[in-house]
Order: sequence, then C-alpha cells, then structure tokens
Amino acid sequence: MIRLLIADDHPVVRAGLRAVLESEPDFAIVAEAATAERAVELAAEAEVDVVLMDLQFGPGSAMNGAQATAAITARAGAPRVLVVTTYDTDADTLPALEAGATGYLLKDAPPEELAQAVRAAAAGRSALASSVADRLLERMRTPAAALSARETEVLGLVADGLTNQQVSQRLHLSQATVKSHLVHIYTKLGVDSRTAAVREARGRGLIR
Amino acid sequence: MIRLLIADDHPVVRAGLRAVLESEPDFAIVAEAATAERAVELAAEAEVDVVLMDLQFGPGSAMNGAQATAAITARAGAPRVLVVTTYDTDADTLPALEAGATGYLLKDAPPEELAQAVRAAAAGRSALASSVADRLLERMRTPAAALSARETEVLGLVADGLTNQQVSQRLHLSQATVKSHLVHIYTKLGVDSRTAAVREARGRGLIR
DNA sequence: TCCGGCATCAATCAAAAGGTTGAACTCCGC
DNA sequence: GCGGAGTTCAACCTTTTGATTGATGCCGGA
Repeated sequence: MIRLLIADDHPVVRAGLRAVLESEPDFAIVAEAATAERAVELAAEAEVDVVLMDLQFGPGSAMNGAQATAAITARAGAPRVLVVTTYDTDADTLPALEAGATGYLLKDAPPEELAQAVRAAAAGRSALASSVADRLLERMRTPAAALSARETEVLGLVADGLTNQQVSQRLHLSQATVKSHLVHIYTKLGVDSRTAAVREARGRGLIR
Repeated sequence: MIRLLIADDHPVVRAGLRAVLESEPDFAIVAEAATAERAVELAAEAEVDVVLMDLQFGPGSAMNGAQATAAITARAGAPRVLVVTTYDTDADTLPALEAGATGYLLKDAPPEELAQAVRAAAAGRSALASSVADRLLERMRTPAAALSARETEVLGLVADGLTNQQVSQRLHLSQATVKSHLVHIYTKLGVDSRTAAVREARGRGLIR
C-alpha cells in the first residue's frame, strides 16, 4: 500500500487528484495540504511514501513547491516527492529537481500515467514527463552557458522592457556596466541583441 | 436538479470538479468534454443547464474557451456558461464575458463558492469572482481608452522587444506608420515611451 | 452628407539608447 | 601568487526613438 500526501493550494485540484488516485487499490491518501508549509509539516509527521507536490502556491504563501520539496527531502527517511504542476518551463523544473524531486509530471497527464508515476516514485525510480525528460537531455548536450547572478538580474530587468538607463538606476550602476553585462550575456547566449537574448534566455528557462 | 457539463482539458481538474460538485444533492453531472469543440457539441446535444468552461485548452486545440462560450450561448435555449479558470487577467476575462459567460470563477475558489456560483448561474444570475468584479468596476470608472485592433497588434510586437523597423516589416508597414500608431498609443495610455506603454498596457490587460 | 476616427505614409531632427572596445579592480581556486 | 571569471566603469560611434508637421483614403455615425 502506497501512502500519499497531496499538496496543492487549489481545492479542485486536490479533489481531482484524490478522485483519480483513490480508485487505485494500492494507493491510500493519508493527508492533504493546502500550503507548502503545511505539506512540510505533514510529510514529517505522517507516515507518507510519496508526496504529490504542486509548485505554485498562490500569492498568500511565502514558500513555494521547490522550497518545500527541499525541506521535505532534506531529512532522513523522507518520502519521495513527485512534482505535479501545470506548466513545464525550465525555470520551474530544474529547481524542483535540484531540490530532490523524484519525478515531474504535468497536470494534463492522463490518470494512468499519474498512477504509474506514483508507483515509480514509491519504488525510488524517477518519473519525468516526456517533455521534461526531453529538455533535460537537451540541457545535457549543450554545455550549460549559465549566466552569473548579476547577469541574470540585468537580463531579467531588460526582459521587463527596461532600458539600459532604467536598469542602471534600478541596480545603482552606470550605464556602462549594464552594457558590459549585456555584452557578456550576448556572447554566452550566442546572440547579438537584447531582444534575442531575452528570447533565448526565456527558451532556456534562465529567466521567468 | 441542475444538469452540468464540465469542459476542461485536464483530466485531474475534471475529476476534481466532478468530485466537488457531485456531493451537492441538487447537481447532476451529465457530461464531460476534454476539448472546446466537444463541449460545444455536447452543449447542443445533451440537456444541460450550466456549462463549466475552462478558458485554456492546451496547444492541441484550435478553439479556446471564450470561442466555445460564444458558440454555445449563440443558440436559443442555450445553457448558461460559467467560466472556471486558473488566472484572472483582464485579457482573459473580458472576451469570455463578452462571449456571453454568465459568471467567472477562479479554480482556487473554495467548493462552497463554486456550488453557489453554479446555482446562481442556473438561475440566470451572474457570479463573478470578487477579484474579477473589482476589476470590472474599475474598468467602468476609467473611461476605457481602448486601443484599436491595429494599435494593439503593434504594441504587442513592441512588447516582444521588436524595434519599429522590425514591427514595420512584420506587419508590412512603413516605419512611419508604426511610429504614428505608437504616438496614438502613447496619448491614449498617457505615457511617453514604448516601455512605459508596454507596462501600462500589461497592467490593464490590453496585451498578454 | 459631412465630420471624426482609423490606418496609412513622408520627411526632418535632436535626443536617447544600443553596441563595441578597452581597461581597471576584486575574489577565488589552483 | 597567478590566472580567470565577475563586476565595475569610460569613451566612441551607430542605430533607434520620439516629436513634429503634414497629407491621403476609408468607413461609419450624426
């Protein structure tokens, strides 16, 4: 019998996951959490094998699903965490997987796939949605080319449509510095304009 | 007895709505649709009082929830359509309401609120999530200042970071025309730069 | 029917922003 | 302690933008 904890801020989604998974004879839903914090508590208190974890927890929550995943998997004998989310951008997936998630599924997955993923997670095997797996492999092939923290910060503001001057003011820098960061970003991403950089970074999930 | 049709591309959400609403003694779920097209068909065929309609139908679908809503409410004796969606941006809500939706709810609504909204919709009364209602009233107070279709198109490309020249090429216009549109956009929005226009328009839900 | 809004384009010009090059300084790891 | 990566800045030049002025054709409501 696989004991499950469902963590999602949407009552409808919780009910849906419960309905879909309860019909499996070898599953038992032992708890539900509407917040990330509560999920961490319950994962520690209750006897749970697999946590179904949403990533987005609404504006009212200080902790997100990735942080909760890290908190849960940090302790010994922790349950497996299976991330179940709506969107599959790199920006979401990688932190979650780095936080120790055993699998990553999309909410539009058919019920059978969900059940299979839960069984895989319970057995310690990883279960990734194919789109996520594809992107992970893609990521392996390309040598990373990660941006530095400052560069990411600059590019994030550029992506918001700010000009170099506005970015420099926001970050208390000179325009020269901002431009310099941008040049480095361009070379790292293999592009030669701010809009191309934003597009490329979005595609790679480097910025939200 | 209120007869319901659930239209959502996510199996989990369909199951969740079913689970939440089935427990109400005066509700009967008579059909489910995984695509917008199927929802339109079923709304015409089956005896339905209220359609619970998602707005987003995934990349595999040509029709979105707002279009389906319009198609359903167009015919005589049509059921009421209650939009149930995840996000509440102006860009989403207004088309849906214009398409004839009786109500607009967010998926993070508590089950009781959902049930109340369904009863209101069945009775012909409108049911809006408070955040949506707030923005509608706000909209009433501000004298609209709507952008023309062409202006919206131009601003959308500008928001993607395109230069005037790129926009002109994409739209088969001269740069002069693009600039002309932008000037009009600026005066309508009360701003004086492209980035400010993008920010303002985003805030008002004029562009995605 | 006439007027106003919309869409289209032209030309000019100063100011702003963007991109390039080069160069310090700091911090960290080898 | 040397080298490289990251952060910061300056000077220079090119491109873009925004402001302005003005004009044409189309369409729909008063």
